[in-house]
Amino acid sequence: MRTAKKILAQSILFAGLPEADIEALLAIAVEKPVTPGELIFSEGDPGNGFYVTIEGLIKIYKLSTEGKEQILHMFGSGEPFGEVPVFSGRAFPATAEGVKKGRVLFFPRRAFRDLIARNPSVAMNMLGVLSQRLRHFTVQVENLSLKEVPARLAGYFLLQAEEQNSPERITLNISKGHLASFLGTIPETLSRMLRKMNQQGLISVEGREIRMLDRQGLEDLAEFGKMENE
Amino acid sequence: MRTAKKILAQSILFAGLPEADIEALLAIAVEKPVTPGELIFSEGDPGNGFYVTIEGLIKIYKLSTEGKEQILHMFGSGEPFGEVPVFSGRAFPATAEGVKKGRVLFFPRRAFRDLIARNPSVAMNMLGVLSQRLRHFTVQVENLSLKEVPARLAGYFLLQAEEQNSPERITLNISKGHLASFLGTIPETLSRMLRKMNQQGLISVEGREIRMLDRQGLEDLAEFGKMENE
DNA sequence: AATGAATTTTGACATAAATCAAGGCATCAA
DNA sequence: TTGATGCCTTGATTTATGTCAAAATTCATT
Repeated sequence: MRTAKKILAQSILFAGLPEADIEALLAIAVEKPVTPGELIFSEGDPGNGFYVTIEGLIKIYKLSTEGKEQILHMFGSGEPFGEVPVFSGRAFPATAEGVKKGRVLFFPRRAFRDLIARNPSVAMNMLGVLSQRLRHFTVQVENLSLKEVPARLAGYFLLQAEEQNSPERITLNISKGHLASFLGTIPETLSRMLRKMNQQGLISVEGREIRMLDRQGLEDLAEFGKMENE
Repeated sequence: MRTAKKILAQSILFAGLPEADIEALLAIAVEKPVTPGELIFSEGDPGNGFYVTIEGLIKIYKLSTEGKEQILHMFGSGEPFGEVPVFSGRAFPATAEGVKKGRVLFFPRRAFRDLIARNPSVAMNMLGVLSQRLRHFTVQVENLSLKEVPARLAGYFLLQAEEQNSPERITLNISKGHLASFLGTIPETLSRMLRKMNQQGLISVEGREIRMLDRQGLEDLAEFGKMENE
């Protein structure tokens, strides 16, 4: 079943809630289709509610004044986003935009805060979600500040391999341009690094298919960040 | 009054709690002195509780394999830290170390989760704290990825000016080395940038005293990140 | 005041990655 | 088949910032 109800019931945020509560949630939520390139909210918007992705893919990002994009998160089915203003009382700190066609549920701030006040387990789940997100950011800051692009890329591949449960072959679920933006670099640099890792026998690349030829080498690269020359 | 009780009662996390609850909190908390350079916890430690700074200054940081340090936060009086493992169920994602002599309160995980389950307003406060922290990280990622060192530095000065409520003169409350680490750079680079901003009449520097001579120039620098040459 | 340790500054140099500019290669509609 | 559009790659060059080494300054302690 691909219904919103089923997805909510299995989401990190609402897992374990009695069905009646899920129904109540659905009653206060508004479903909204999302198309690629469509803005869901923009940095600085007031933010009177948050979202849960039902299907499709959403990117959360920041733009520099010169137009460079840094992706903070990519969210797929079942994942909540845009919760920060609900609890901080301040505007959205980043922008959300559709990447793959799908739909999202919008939960108005007020109704959701009421639910939390009544339902400690939802509060606890939300604390878990935010904590998880803080962990993600510590890694992202570490990557940007302490690692070079090849190390970040190797780390990304290893993480994907785990998530996709496939130790020697992964499929990128985003474009290389988006991957560059997520890793804090630009497509040109990413392209060069892929070629270099290819030449050194660490990976082979065919479109979005990445074959991981030397796991140990990738792990070393992810940790120490140094590649052989040429 | 500089007591732990007074500080807790005014902290973001426990503000508004009835005195009885504060007493209960103090009953489950353990006070611990902290000296400069002392490790409070290390990345990877299990984390069976979190802390609130009573006095002194704590840095939260990551180290690269080559030994470069990236500071994620600096926490002073009344600020909680190390909460992530309490809610994510995973280890500390970073390391905490004393910077200035002081003391902290340790709250065991279990007791605190019980408190939250019974006390929705504490849960809400904690959600606010974590959201605030997520906002901080979005800025840090933006800085590291989309801005250059001079822009980050100018932004830091402007922020400090606001926090210190002093539009044209600020006092650094951390060493320049720590400031470099917080901004994601190294002391040498920071020193050069300070000199450059000095030469251009944006600021004047005397030890830890920074005089802000050209606010508009600093704001432009923080936003666009370009300095005149020489 | 004097010694030693830590912090900060300076200079010369190396380098990762961005920028600029162009070209290749798909995919899709007409 | 043709053109158009978006995405990716490649090459030449620039640039911001890191590295290494040393000097200068500040700070703490005897």
